[in-house]
Amino acid sequence: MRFTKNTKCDDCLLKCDIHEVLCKTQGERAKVNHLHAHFKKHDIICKQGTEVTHAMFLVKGFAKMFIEGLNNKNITLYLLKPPAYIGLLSFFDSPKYSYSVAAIEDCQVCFIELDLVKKMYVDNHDLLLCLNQAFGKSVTSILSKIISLNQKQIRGRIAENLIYLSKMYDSQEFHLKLSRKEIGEMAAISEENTVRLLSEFAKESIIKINGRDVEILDMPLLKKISEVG
Amino acid sequence: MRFTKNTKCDDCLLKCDIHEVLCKTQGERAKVNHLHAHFKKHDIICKQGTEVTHAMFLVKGFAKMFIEGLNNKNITLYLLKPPAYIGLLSFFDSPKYSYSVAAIEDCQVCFIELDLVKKMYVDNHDLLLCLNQAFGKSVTSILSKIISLNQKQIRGRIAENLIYLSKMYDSQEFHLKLSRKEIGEMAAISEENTVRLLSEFAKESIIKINGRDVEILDMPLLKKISEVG
DNA sequence: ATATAACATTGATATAGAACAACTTTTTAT
DNA sequence: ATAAAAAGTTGTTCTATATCAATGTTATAT
Repeated sequence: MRFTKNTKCDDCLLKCDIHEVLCKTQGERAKVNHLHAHFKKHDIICKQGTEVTHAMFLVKGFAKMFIEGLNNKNITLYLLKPPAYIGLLSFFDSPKYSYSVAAIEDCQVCFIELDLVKKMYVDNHDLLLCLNQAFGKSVTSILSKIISLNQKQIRGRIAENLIYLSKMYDSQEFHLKLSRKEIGEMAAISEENTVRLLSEFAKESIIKINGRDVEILDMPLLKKISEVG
Repeated sequence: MRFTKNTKCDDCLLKCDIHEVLCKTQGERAKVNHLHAHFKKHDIICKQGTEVTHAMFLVKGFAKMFIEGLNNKNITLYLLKPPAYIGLLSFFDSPKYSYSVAAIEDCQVCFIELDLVKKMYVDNHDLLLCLNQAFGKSVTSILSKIISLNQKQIRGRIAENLIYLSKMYDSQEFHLKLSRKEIGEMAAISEENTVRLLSEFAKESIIKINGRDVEILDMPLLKKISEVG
């Protein structure tokens, strides 16, 4: 990770909720410089167990949000793409992150002092409500993930995650930014079975797969598989 | 479920954060009557998929928070005992509950108009922060549950839940308010294996079990089992 | 250009835990 | 008091999936 520059919001690629509030409520004072950091592929953006010191906002690149389990086995809960709050779930509760976020390609992240954010939402609940809403959505998605992980079998789980990826990339054709092992971690499946299932789906002409390039050929069937289990 | 009475906060068994805020910010106006409802054992307090219309506060009794999965299989995420917000996780996000809460013994619940709460936290973020903090704690506990369900085996999961129950009841000896099946749902284990494991633990003198009365005899060992898997 | 490491693939094996079945005990209702 | 339903128990079978092992392929670094 390398801190690249202090950036004025005006110059930033992406305007976040926080920027908007800063403008409204603080006028000229809004022109604070925020720290921007650049993360390379595979870099850890925030680490389970470490202190929460900043609010972070994903400005560019894809990242994965995962929990580190036993025996170095991780479970990825969801992917993040801009605009997204990073570390939102640990924002209000604890001084420590209860999960980790890692870059799956080069990422740019805006760091905002936690104290500043806290001051801000004292003056402005629209912001707080915004954060809360994003928070709530995360939770809803996690709950449905729990069911999926526990009650669907691996075929259904892989199908589900392929659909998820397709939605993320907003296309039937996409390049996996993730290794087979990482795909497996999204569905809590071993690397080997992940490979097997992807080939299986390809053989059945449900998807076309070439290295990390995927094309979904039969979305309705994929949906059916994901629903049945 | 039966609505028993409109209750003045002054008369209520338990003063919640909301009451406190009402007093501080609204003085006499605080003496709103809140609807109190009485739920019997096994009654659903809030139901996954239905609309969120009130903030609810558990005043008396134990309840379980669970998600309804496929084939009528539920997973219980945690138990609730007073004082506790019910339905907190769906509070900010969605109009619909993304999980259910059911009484595991007779419960008394205070219903507060959602609009009133919303008005309140516009005037008072201490309240909002309070809610957020409780929210955050839930999430942290859920994340660790995901790991447990996926990466520990049933022996470890049952051990973990026995420890959890002991903490809930704040004693090494307690009466399960839950059936074997329901205990199983806390750990995502079949009813049969739940029975088997409990007997096994009893045979090994880790616990003493008589019907639904449990005594933990060897807590250190139980902890070890829960950590190993 | 070559070595080394990371990633991907395929087959064989082992096992944790669900599902089934049959039966007993306890609780609830009439 | 009796029937019916719910809850608890135990043994057996079956299968989904991890794990192991061996090998191929693609990147990365020197």
